[in-house]
Parts: sequence; structure tokens; C-alpha cells
Amino acid sequence: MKHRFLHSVEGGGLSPALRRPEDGGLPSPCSACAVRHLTICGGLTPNEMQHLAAIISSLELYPGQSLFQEGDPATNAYSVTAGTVKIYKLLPDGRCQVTGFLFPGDFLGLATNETYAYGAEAVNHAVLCSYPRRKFEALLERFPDMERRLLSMANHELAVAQEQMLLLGRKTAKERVASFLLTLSHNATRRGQRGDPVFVPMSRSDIGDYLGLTTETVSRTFTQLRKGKLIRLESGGRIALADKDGLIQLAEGV
Amino acid sequence: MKHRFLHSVEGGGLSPALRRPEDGGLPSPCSACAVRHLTICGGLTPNEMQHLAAIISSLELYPGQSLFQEGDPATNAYSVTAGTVKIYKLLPDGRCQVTGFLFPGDFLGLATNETYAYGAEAVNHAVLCSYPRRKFEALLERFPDMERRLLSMANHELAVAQEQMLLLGRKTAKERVASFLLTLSHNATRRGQRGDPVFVPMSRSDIGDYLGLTTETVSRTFTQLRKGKLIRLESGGRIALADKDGLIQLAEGV
DNA sequence: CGTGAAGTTGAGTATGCTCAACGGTGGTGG
DNA sequence: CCACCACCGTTGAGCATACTCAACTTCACG
Repeated sequence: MKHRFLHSVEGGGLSPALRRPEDGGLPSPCSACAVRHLTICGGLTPNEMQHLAAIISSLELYPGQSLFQEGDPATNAYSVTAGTVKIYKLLPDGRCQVTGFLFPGDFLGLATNETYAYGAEAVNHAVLCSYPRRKFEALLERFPDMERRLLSMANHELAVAQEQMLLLGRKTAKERVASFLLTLSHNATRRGQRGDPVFVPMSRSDIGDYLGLTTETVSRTFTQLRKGKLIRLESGGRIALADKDGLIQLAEGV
Repeated sequence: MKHRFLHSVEGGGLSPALRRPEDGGLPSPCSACAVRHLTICGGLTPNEMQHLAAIISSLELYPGQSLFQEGDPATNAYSVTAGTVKIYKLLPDGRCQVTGFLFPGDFLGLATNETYAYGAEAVNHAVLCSYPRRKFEALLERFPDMERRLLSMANHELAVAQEQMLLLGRKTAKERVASFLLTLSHNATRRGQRGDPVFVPMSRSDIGDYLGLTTETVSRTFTQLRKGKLIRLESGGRIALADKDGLIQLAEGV
């Protein structure tokens, strides 16, 4: 009975602020993109880049604002350029499973189906690039390199998903939280951000929905880890990995 | 402490029986393939088919026999042509999460990494096609159609994985088992097999490892569903979906 | 018919959930 | 500028679901 209408209510009605490059809002959006090397745009030839830039729009989301919901017609694909986005699936009674947190460089919305198989919502203030799906797919046919990169990204996501299944199916609360913090830290490092006081932008509730736990259990587990000197809760949603080796041991269930 | 050595012991040492087409073992393996339309081989031009056939080998696995283990060098990709294969991840203390059951037409082993990110083992007596990874990747570069098909398959698997995360993170034991039976039935139908007395080739233990439950809980839940007239346990590992609508209601958690 | 693995059932337990209260914080409006 | 309020996070008490351990039955196979 723990219906969370957040997803559909908060900003659900507002259509996200869209800006075409022509608007002059963002000058030459792609060439200035800080996360280009992380996403599909990395490794493209100037020719490919130009075609891609011609179809993209920029888009801004405020915390809690919905990008699309499960079942919406899949008109666009997106890549995150700033902030954090969560993707999630809901059961009819409101139970929520966050299937991923997306960070700058991550790609979403390329379903093979006509509708999105999951909802997407901003955790943070976030900025995304939007690609009309049809035009994007046409580009893929023209540029097999892009398709190859996309396949490689899909395979990587698949491996991440399997790791998450192991977590959800077989790890204890403590192991889940430890794994979560380490993954977050590792991802931050990969994006060139600080990995040790790791920035945790999402709420306890979001973390719970990601780890298959309740808010209360997440909170209690953070406290346990803190008292066990494995982490330190710092201000601004930052968490220091005081005993990283201990966390690794814990996360792997040894 | 419930170490299951099954995965590594049973048939772990035997190298799977390999047959090149030249052996005369299987005459023209691809053109006679019953599940061609389901897998990457479907929709290929005769030219592409010929190149693909030139690099494949056929391979047979006995129940419980291991195909490869997590961490093994990823030398081959495979597609299942008969039987059932499970892929799984292990924790150091032996806890096992089955991340998928693969049926005829399913593809496995195309990791982007140099090593497999999961283990694979036959549930049933199974037959697979084996593609040397390097040669297979070279073919992909030559035939973007194949790559496109592979991308589409990867996207589909990603959607399935997200559905499984919802199951593992947020569904009760009863809901998990009901979902499992319905998915199994649906997949069988898609492959042109009987969907109602659905054939369940895997053990209770495998099912538990797939659903994040123990053997005992799976068994008890089957009993509950049977007593609730939702299913009938028939001989030969067949299960009749006596009240399919009830199962659907249950699986969706209404 | 004997043996071992797989499946079922029971009793007791533990991990994480539910319900509830409370403290902190940031945003809003008087 | 401060009081208020809503939301988030934390903590506690009690409980339920699924796990553990164990016995027993069924089944497949030699």
C-alpha cells in the first residue's frame, strides 16, 4: 500500500524545456560537450558528428521531474550530459524498482519497441541531449561505427544488469549497500570525478528502490557501516569510504 | 555455507564434444537448423549465411555439464539450438544467482571483455553452435545487418533483465513463481512449443537460484499454487496453468 | 531392489519490513 | 527575519516472510 505518486505527479505535466541548437541557447552543443568521450559521440568522425549534431536538441530537467513514463510512445532517445537520472519500473500497487541510475555519458531510451519499457525521472538537476528516434535509427544505418559503439554499450549494460541481479537475488542488506557505494565511487572515478568522498545525489528512498530494500533499512545499514568505521557520512550527500578494503570484502560477501 | 560445487565439478573437466562441419557429423548444419528464424541467423542473405556457416562448429552438452565459467577467456560465442542452458554468477562463498535460462534461438557469450562475465552450464541435454569470437566479430564488421540484429537482441535482453530486477527486488515468493511460470510458458509459445502444460526442465534449486529464493521456498510455493488451484503439477516436469488469469493477477501483484 | 539425488514438508529462527515517533533542514509566507 | 510546515532521514518496537536445519518421501537409475 505504499503508493508513491511522486513519479507521476512531480512535474509530470510540465513538458521538459526543449531547445533546438538554432535557438542560440547553446552554441555548438556537441563540440563543447564535456562528456563526449564517454558516450556514443566519442570516437565519431567529424562527418558523423555533424550529422548527429544536426538532429539533437538539448533538454533540462529539474529534480523529481519526469522525462517519460513506462508505456509512453518511444519517440526519443537521450544521453545524459549533466546530473543524475533514474530509470525505474512500477508494479500496479506502487512498488517501485529502480533499474539504474544514469550519469553523464549514459544513454537511454533506445527501446526496440514502440513504447518505453520503463520510466525515467531526474534525481538531480539534469541536462540531456535528445535524439528523435527515427532520425537516430536512420543515422545508425548510415554509420555502422555508431551502431557498433551502441552494441558495445548495450553489452556493458547487460553485464551491469547481471551484477545487479546477483545483488538483488543473493546479497544481504549490508552487502548491497557496500556494493552500491563502491559502484558509485568507481563510476565517479571513471567519469573523472572524486571517488572517495563519493557524491550520493539520490535519496534513501531511491537507494532502497534500487537495492530492493526499504528506506528504513537503507538508513539503518548506513548507520551500521558508519558505526563499524567503514564509511563516514559527510555533509552535502558525500560519503567517505573510510575502510575501502573492508567495504570490498563486505560487498563480495566473503 | 551452502557451497554448491555442482557448477565446477559436474563435467567441468571434460571438454565439450566439438564437431566441425567437415567432420560430416552434421550435414549442412545451418540450412537444416530448426531455430534459424529465432536467432541471428534468421534474416541473413544466402551470402551472409554461407560466411557464417563457414566458421561455426556444433557442440553437445550433457545435463549439468559446464560450457564455460566466469572468468574464462572469452574465445567463443554460442547460440543454443536444442535444450536449455543456464547462465549464472557466483559469490565467493557459493551463493549462486542464475541470471538467465537460454533456449533454442538464444545467443550467449558475446562479451565485450576478454573474459566471460558469467558461467554457463547445460540444464538439459543441449546442442549449441559455436563461433570463434574473433572471426565472428570480423563478420559483424562486414555485415552490419547481423550487427543490427545483435543490437536488437541485446536490447531485448536488457528489457528482460530489467523485468527480472523488478521481480528480484520487489515481488513476493508467490509472485515470483507465478511470473516465472508465465514467462516460461510465453517463451515456449514464441518458439512454437506448447505453452500450457509448460515444460519445466530445470530443478527446484535452479529455479530458486533464478528467483532469489531457496529450493524449499520454491517447493512450498508450488504446493501453495497447486492447493490454490492455480497450477497442476503433471508428470515429466510439466506444469499446467489451471488458472492462467489468476496467475497473471498474481504475477503483476494486484 | 537398492541407492542417491531431487523434492516435499515441518519447526524454529532471523533478516528485513511495517508502523510509528522524532529530529533536522530547507523553503515559504507572514 | 522568524515561524511554520513539509519532507527527508533516523531510530525503535513488533512482526512477517522467507531462510535454516532436519526428516521424510518420491523418483530415476543402476
